[in-house]
Amino acid sequence: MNIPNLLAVLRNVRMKSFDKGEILIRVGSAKNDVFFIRKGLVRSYVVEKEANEITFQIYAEHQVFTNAHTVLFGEPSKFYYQALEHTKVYTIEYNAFLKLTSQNSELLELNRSYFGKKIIQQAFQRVESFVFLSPEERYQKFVKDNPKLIHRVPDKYIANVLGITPVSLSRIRNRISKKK
Amino acid sequence: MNIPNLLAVLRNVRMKSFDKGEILIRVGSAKNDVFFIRKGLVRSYVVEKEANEITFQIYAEHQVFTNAHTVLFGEPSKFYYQALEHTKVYTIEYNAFLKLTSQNSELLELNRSYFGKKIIQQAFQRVESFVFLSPEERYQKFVKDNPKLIHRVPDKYIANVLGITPVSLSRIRNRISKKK
DNA sequence: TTCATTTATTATCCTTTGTTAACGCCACAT
DNA sequence: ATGTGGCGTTAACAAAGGATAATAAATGAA
Repeated sequence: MNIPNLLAVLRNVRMKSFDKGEILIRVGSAKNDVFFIRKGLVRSYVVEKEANEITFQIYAEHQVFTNAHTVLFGEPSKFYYQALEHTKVYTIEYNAFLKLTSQNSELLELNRSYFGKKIIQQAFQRVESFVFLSPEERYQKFVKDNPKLIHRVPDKYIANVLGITPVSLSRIRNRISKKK
Repeated sequence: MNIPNLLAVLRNVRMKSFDKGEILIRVGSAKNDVFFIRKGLVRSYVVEKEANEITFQIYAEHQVFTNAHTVLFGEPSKFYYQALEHTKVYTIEYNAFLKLTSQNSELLELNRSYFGKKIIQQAFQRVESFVFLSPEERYQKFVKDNPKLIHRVPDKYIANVLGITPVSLSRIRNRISKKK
């Protein structure tokens, strides 16, 4: 990437910090922001009736995430995005990002190959895990794919991500430890 | 879209027909083909040990599908893609499609907004259905979203897509009909 | 049409999960 | 240090799902 283009990108990038528990994106927000996590941990979640939260996904260092409902569907966010630890991000408005990338073939490739594909891949492989694996196998895969996360993320969030209850996750862990 | 560009696209598009049961893409294939279904029905599936098949997804008229493992991950296909009815498709090699779209801003937008987003949307919403819904609710949503498909697709395939067994799907249907 | 094969339903049994609640533990704030 | 609230585990029960097999229904081929 040449220097002028790099600068053009950087002018549009903001660095932000969030304390543990702070909300990055609220339900109803229509901001097209794209985030890259430099440090920390973020979860997306919905609030069901009466303060019952369900975590949809967890994002860690060097991962890209975005307000999916807005960027993908053009709708207000149905999720909250919350920092689980003190978290530092780079953020850029998606349309600014698109504009820049469409003016530059290298960036275009980056956009298409990195940003786009990463998000598709994650979703696609996650669907595969639901169709082909049992909850127990899904947990084993999660541990294998995210060995460091399990010590940083409360189990109840991981259970939600796997599509099961925290109680069931606890039993699965128990079962696995007995098998060895 | 202007005429020269349209012609350039059309030169790369092939029309193909497949009989019921015929395979469009085999496991191991590394073809970057993108398909648009004009008529008919296609399913993707894996073969587990000893001729046990699990259907991953079903595609109907006017839907776009592709050899996801190859186009997204650069790997050989893990799925078979099979016509469930006599099926007519338009097909184009993905790199030819990319080349064309990158030379034309309208097509580029089409590619990004239609092809890419449709696939992301499908996967994303499917993950949501696994995280937030029970198997029974997932089935209800499937019926609502695909009212015509349930009469054309064998239940055993739908069960797989929902991440449950055919026996369980039958019980769910029974339960629902009793509730009314 | 008839026969053979596939598919859907139902039954049985066993395992897993959901729900609710109790208990102990840990982190955190006071 | 001492509560306090939140979290993970465990228990008990009910509901649902998986596996297998038998039967009924539907499909397709001859």
